[in-house]
Amino acid sequence: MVLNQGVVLDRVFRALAHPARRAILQRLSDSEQNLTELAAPLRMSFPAASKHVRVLERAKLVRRRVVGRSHLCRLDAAPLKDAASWIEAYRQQWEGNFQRLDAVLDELKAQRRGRARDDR
Amino acid sequence: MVLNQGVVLDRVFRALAHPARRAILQRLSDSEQNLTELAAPLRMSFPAASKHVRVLERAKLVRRRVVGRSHLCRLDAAPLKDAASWIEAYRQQWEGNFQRLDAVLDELKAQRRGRARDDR
DNA sequence: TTGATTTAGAACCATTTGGTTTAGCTTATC
DNA sequence: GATAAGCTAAACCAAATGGTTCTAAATCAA
Repeated sequence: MVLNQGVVLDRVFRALAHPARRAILQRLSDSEQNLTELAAPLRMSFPAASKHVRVLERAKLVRRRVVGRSHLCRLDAAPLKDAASWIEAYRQQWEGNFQRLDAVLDELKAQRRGRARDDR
Repeated sequence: MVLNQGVVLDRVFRALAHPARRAILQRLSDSEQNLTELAAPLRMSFPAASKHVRVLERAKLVRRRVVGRSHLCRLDAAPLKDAASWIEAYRQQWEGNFQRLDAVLDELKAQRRGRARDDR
């Protein structure tokens, strides 16, 4: 059982709530990169970028392996699964499937009316 | 094209990053409720709960309609679609489809080697 | 009209966030 | 050994978050 599932979701959603961190994740989906490479395009100081990576690490979205003086980061997308399933519960609502379901039910009712008429 | 798409994602992910706000969304997926009803189970003061609803409104996840002294809130799941599609880009990675793809490619290579041997 | 209900808003507070600069520690290179 | 590269840590700051309490306004009900 997952008692602190909520905390995980807190961390993941929080991590995703900053454009710099989403950018980092996107770049890591291509390849492993070290901090300098990650920080380079981020219009902020190196320590600031380093902190963002740390936030992603705490959310378990990034793993780090130290090779010499280089800290290589790689994506771990697993926690995104939890976030996705949470959101997924609302898919029907934004896709308007309820209306579509209504249409299907109307169709079924129409068919039953048709059969009833034929059976007469 | 959506220039401030990022800001929308910021707001949505930020809104989802607090358990109280996720709880509010879940309760609203059942039925429209006013602030008192929403605040009741939230182990915090009414103003605090009210602020959380306001955050959800700014993220366009909740709409409010005032009826007398009652502020009725209803879910608008549409912005969740953007969040879901952003996350969706990583589904392959957490589902390990790359490994599976690797296996498929290995299989193909093996077949080609087989054919090359037969052609000899 | 009086009084209770529902909500907003302001003031306040502690903590977190997101950024900076500076300093220092390893590790590689010359 | 000197110097550069890659990174952490600390100190600092402004602004945002998440909570509180108190006050006040609007609406409903007796």
